Amino acid sequence: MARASKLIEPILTLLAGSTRHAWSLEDIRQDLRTRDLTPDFSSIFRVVEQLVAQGRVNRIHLADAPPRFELSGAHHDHLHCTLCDLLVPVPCLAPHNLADQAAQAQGFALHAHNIVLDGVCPHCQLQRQPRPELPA
Amino acid sequence: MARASKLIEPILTLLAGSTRHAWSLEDIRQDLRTRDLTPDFSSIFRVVEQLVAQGRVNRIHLADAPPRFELSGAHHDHLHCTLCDLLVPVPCLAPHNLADQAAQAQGFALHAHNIVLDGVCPHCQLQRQPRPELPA
DNA sequence: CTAGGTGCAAATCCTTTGCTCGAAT
DNA sequence: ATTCGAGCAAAGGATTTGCACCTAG
Repeated sequence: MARASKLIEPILTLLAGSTRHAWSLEDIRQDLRTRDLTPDFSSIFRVVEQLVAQGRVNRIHLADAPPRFELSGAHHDHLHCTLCDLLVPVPCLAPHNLADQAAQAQGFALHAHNIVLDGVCPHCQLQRQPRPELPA
Repeated sequence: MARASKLIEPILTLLAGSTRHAWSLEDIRQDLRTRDLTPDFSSIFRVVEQLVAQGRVNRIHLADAPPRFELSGAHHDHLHCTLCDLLVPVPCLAPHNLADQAAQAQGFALHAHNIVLDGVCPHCQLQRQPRPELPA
């Protein structure tokens, strides 16, 4: 049995935490630091890639921001604040019948969809400035 | 009156053409070449940025591929083939009531949404290999 | 004459990879 | 001894910016 990366468990724990909904690689790196883990960025990169490949973690693509990662689980979509990059999970937005119908009409085989709607979060609307960094 | 870029008209004409549904900057550059226009990449970049800022052109963010650009117009969503990067317009997938409801619940002010569903196009399903480049 | 469009080149950002060393089996 | 994981460093790719020039108004 091959050794597993020491980073797997801390990263999964991190993603399971509730402070942030989804984490960029940089977010992960900074949080691990608070636990005296200072792995190289490439190590985090490789571990997360592996988790994504195993389907244990989802990659969320954002407009104009590095991708975020979340634990795989019940499907949901996201709202993304384009000012502060806050990401909020919301119930599925595209009814499967609509999506399936569109895909079928074009002959597409769909992957799991992952919809991100861009907008401005309440905080940024009020402050006219980005929400301060969330504490890790 | 300031001079307008000479590239605006050819680019808009290009985007209005039907060969491709949406174009990357590189696609645009290559097509312009066939008309003996060899502008610098940065010039195309700046003109397209400008058109996007003016709302005349939409930027479509894709997973793992450079953004595509299309003329602004009637709203629609997209299917994206992750093998050959084909992009197909389909009718709106997220009913406004669902999206608005989710946004409202979170206090988000939504931009125009732009949903991309990733999948595999019919051609790539059959061939098990990416569709050859479309002619410009 | 002046504003601003253009090209060239370089900086930047983020992602990804090669390679070596060290630790666990 | 062998097999990876980890760290370091550097490549790569795409995007973005600074700057000087040139041309249309």
